[in-house]
Amino acid sequence: MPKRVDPDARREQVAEAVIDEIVAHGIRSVTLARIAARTGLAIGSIRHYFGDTVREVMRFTLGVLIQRVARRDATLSDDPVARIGDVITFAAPTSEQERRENIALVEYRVMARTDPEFAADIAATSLAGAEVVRSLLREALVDRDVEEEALHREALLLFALIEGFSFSSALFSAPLCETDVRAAVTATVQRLRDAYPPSGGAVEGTSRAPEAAEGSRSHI
Amino acid sequence: MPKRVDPDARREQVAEAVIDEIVAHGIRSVTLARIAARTGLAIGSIRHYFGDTVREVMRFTLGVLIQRVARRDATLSDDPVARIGDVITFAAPTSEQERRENIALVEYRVMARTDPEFAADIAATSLAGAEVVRSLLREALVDRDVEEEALHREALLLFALIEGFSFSSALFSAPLCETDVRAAVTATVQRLRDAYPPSGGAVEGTSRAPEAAEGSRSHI
DNA sequence: CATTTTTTGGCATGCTTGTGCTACTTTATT
DNA sequence: AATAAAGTAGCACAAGCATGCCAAAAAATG
Repeated sequence: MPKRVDPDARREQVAEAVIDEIVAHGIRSVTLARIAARTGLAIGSIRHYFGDTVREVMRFTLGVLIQRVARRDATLSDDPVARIGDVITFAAPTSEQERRENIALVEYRVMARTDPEFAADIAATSLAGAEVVRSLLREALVDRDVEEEALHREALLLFALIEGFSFSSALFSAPLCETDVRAAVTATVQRLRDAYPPSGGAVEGTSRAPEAAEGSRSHI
Repeated sequence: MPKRVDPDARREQVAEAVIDEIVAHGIRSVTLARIAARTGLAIGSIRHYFGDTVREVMRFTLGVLIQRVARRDATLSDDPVARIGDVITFAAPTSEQERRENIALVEYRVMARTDPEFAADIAATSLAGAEVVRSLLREALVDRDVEEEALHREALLLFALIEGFSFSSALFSAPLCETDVRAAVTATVQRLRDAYPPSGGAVEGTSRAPEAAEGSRSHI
């Protein structure tokens, strides 16, 4: 029966099963037995690849999820405003795959609130997300005159909005027409831009004029 | 030891313990033993008031939470715009009590995603919340010319924003300076208002004035 | 073929829970 | 005081899980 197999592929397969199980029955129901049933593998096999404890499996799966989210950061548009629109794919997932991952991540985040072992990773990821939003917003407002503190507050708002969509799309069974969500986010950003005066060519801090598509694409 | 006691008070006391336990260790760790330890009661006693099963306790506690949220609906300001600002107390809780309830409710909502027994109640509550937001927004935009469909989309946005704050305040340990949140929400609403032309009708000059048409105060 | 390594399967134990059932203690009522 | 009711406590059993440990089966390697 047993064949030679790539360990990493096996682990990915298991992680996928864990995500499925979370989506189907919630993170609290992830157990070796259920993972085994879902993958068709035996409990012993799973333990073989991860080291006896279930927590290892959970930890690995969380790593996979975080990695995938981070990878999406690289698939954003070029235009700053459009980039912000793209971020909603974290929230209103376009593919079934992304939907599953969003749900799983939400469950992980809720669990991490009371589970010190995952708290650190989750906190770091959330922080990174907030940074990305702020950095994106900064780019989108580069041709506007806005103080640092105001930008901070606006980023907070935008971040909350995205979190809200993510949360909603994870919890509502129905949900979330993507065009509606995109429309809402872009409208918000547009209004946000309009709320600040254009930085005329000669304002002290930002000497440079609006340049749309340029440079730094890594936000973290 | 045993004294004569009001059953409802006892049940409230138990519900309070359940909320505490959820806040402290997550909803998946709520167990008869832990409730008993937290209340100082014996397991048997708790079972006496709720009928043998733990789910009864959970169900009752959810009822308490929903009821309390609904009650807050009645404590809003008079001015429509200010009312919307008030709604953020669902999200950036001012009192420790409200903070606990928000956390517990978030956990219940996540659990309900995969637990049919609670799904119905939670769905109804969420729907009611969305209705409240829409109704509040309609009042806030009563002097503006906005079509029904646009209002629907704006309500979606506002709702997501509130959800995002609620979620964030539940999950971040730190969290959420209330004035910042309030500023963000009111700014959003203000910009939202400015995005629509005044309705040619009667009302004028009050685009920023806090006085209110005191209308219906019951939103559900 | 013999041996080593990888992969798989499983047993046994200890722990936590839920829950049916029973018995004991205190209070109220007549 | 007698009796019923309400409240408290706990036992016992079954089920589910994590996990330490070990052994069989299947490749790979020499």
